Amino acid sequence: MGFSDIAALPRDKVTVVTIARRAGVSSSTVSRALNGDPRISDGTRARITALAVELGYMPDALARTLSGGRSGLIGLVLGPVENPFYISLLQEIVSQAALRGLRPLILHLGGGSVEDETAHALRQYRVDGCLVTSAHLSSDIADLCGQRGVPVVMLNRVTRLRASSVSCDNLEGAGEVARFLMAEGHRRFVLVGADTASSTALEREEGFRRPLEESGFSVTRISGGVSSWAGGFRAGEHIAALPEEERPQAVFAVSDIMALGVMDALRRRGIGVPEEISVVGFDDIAESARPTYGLTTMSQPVGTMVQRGLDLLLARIANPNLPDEVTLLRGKLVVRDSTRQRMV
Amino acid sequence: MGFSDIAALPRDKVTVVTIARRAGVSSSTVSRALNGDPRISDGTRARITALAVELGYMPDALARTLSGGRSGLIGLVLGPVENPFYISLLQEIVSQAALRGLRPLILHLGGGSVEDETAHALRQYRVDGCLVTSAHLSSDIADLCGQRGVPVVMLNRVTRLRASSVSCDNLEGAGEVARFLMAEGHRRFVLVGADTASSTALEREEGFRRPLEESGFSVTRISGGVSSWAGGFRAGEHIAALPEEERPQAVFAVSDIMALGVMDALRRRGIGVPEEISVVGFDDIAESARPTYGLTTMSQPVGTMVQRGLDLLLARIANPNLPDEVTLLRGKLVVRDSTRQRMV
DNA sequence: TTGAAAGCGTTACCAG
DNA sequence: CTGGTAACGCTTTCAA
Repeated sequence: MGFSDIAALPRDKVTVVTIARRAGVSSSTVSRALNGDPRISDGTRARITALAVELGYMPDALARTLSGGRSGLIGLVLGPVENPFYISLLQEIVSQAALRGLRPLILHLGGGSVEDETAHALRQYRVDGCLVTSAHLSSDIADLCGQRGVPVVMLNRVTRLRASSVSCDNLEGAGEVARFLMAEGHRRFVLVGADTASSTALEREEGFRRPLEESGFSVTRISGGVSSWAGGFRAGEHIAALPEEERPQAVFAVSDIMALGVMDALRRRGIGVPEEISVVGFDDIAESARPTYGLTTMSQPVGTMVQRGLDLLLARIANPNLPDEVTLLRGKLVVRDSTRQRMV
Repeated sequence: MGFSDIAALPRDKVTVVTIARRAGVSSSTVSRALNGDPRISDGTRARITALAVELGYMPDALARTLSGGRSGLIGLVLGPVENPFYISLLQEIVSQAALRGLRPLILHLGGGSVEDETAHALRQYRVDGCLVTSAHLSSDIADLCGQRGVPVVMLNRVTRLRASSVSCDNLEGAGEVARFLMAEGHRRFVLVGADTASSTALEREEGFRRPLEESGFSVTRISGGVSSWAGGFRAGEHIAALPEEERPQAVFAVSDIMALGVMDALRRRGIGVPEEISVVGFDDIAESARPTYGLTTMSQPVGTMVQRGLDLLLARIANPNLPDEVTLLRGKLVVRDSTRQRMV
């Protein structure tokens, strides 16, 4: 006994029975005491709690789940992570989920379509709920979850399917961008979109177009193909190749990552941003704030988005019968150096 | 019966007993049949399998774990995701893990230190093993896992602790960069590092320095503070501010993300890259390949890294007594446009 | 206020 | 080849 290295040895697993025996009570009592059941005497509870701490007891989440409880697991479906916006969403989700005692189980990540694997995991692990941040594969997942009675909340995506959602008010946000550009004296506009039509991108296009056309301006749409830096770059080259008289004074790209591509392409072709062309994005990813870009953009309230998303999810986990709810959050225009007032 | 929407209703959960009853056998038999136990007659197995498919049976991973099996969960500890390199690691991990039937449970993400939350999850969910891709918080995790007998594999990090690891041969890789630069005729070198000393960064510094000093060149070290674009940018501004005669011909940054910052800073100050100064990085993140950067860099074999990492992990999950193993992978020098041959 | 026992879904051991 | 039974660790009636 004098020389045993107790702490280092993997002692037998400490369970409710271990504690029960040492405390001279039943395992039910231990469970109740530890879970704050009000009908346990203060004395017993104190004794049990102390013992639990002393023995380093840690409840087994799996056993707990099996016996009818919640798993504490939330399934995560992440969109194309090449776009840093999804990474900031991920960061926020992970830290906020931890605060609420939830563990994110990655079900899917990236642009590809949802495979069987994902469906399996969803069922096998009894996730309490699902957070979906993808613009594309959301419908499949929603169906899957709907069938299993697993609540789903979409982030950065609205849907008509059985699911709640939290997203930025894309329509209004893009509209604000348009009005800002008009107010700054711009008269010729280009809208940079992508081919893969996500609801998010579509709304932003629509939101940007409307006020402009209502004011009698026409908007030229250019697609970069994919929604990425490369897509934006391609669109930018296209713009740079336009004859002088068709060249826009302002470009709005439906995502920051594309906007950065546009900026890079224009500057590479010797076109000054913002001197000759103003560029605006949407999202406010970290790169946009770099001094080399200084991109003017509609900033999404990522923190609040995730917070509201988890609120909705937890509420539906507690009560699966709550009706679906759609939350729209207002973005904030961040004016940096990629835009400039034009002489009228 | 004629009008019931069977598929949409959440039918009772299908378990082994459901199948057992319908097949007129015991649940043990069902379990064995479904798990490919060789002592089950072909007839029975066929019948059971068919039934399982028909009823849409899906084994419950939690129950399975509880009864002594593996959870199929691997804990994930991710480093500072602001660095895109960690994202590509994440992507690779998620897809390769899925292929092997493993689910990544996010334990921690980001630069911060490991909180209690992480430790809890580690124990509560019976993760089979842990993958750690962080340069900093690896020791804590390793300790934690060591105590619980959970195998750990470090990615992009070597360690003297109880854990196996897979990483790029940083020493050799950085050495190759140095030799390449000398061969291209560079004579004055700057090494850009960060204050937070990760083993990875340290090895790269050492690897870069050694061959240079052996050849009689001196290397000036500049720290950008943090290992990020901003850190690199600061270092770059520092370099740009150097008096003409002290200005280096080549700069090596210990990570691509820093190298990009350096490039941006230099160019912003009107210093041509590669015309006046060559810049080289390490990692080969996606951004480095953008035409606007074209960064010459030591490319890390991310795919192989993750593959070997999972190999090591699975082997140790199967047999916890295997000794720790350190795998070094050779990087590949990718020469792009940020470097140029100097006249001698 | 507490205890005994059943059950969650699976696998594993021991019989037959 | 197959069936019974115990066990995994916890929660939750039902009794006392």
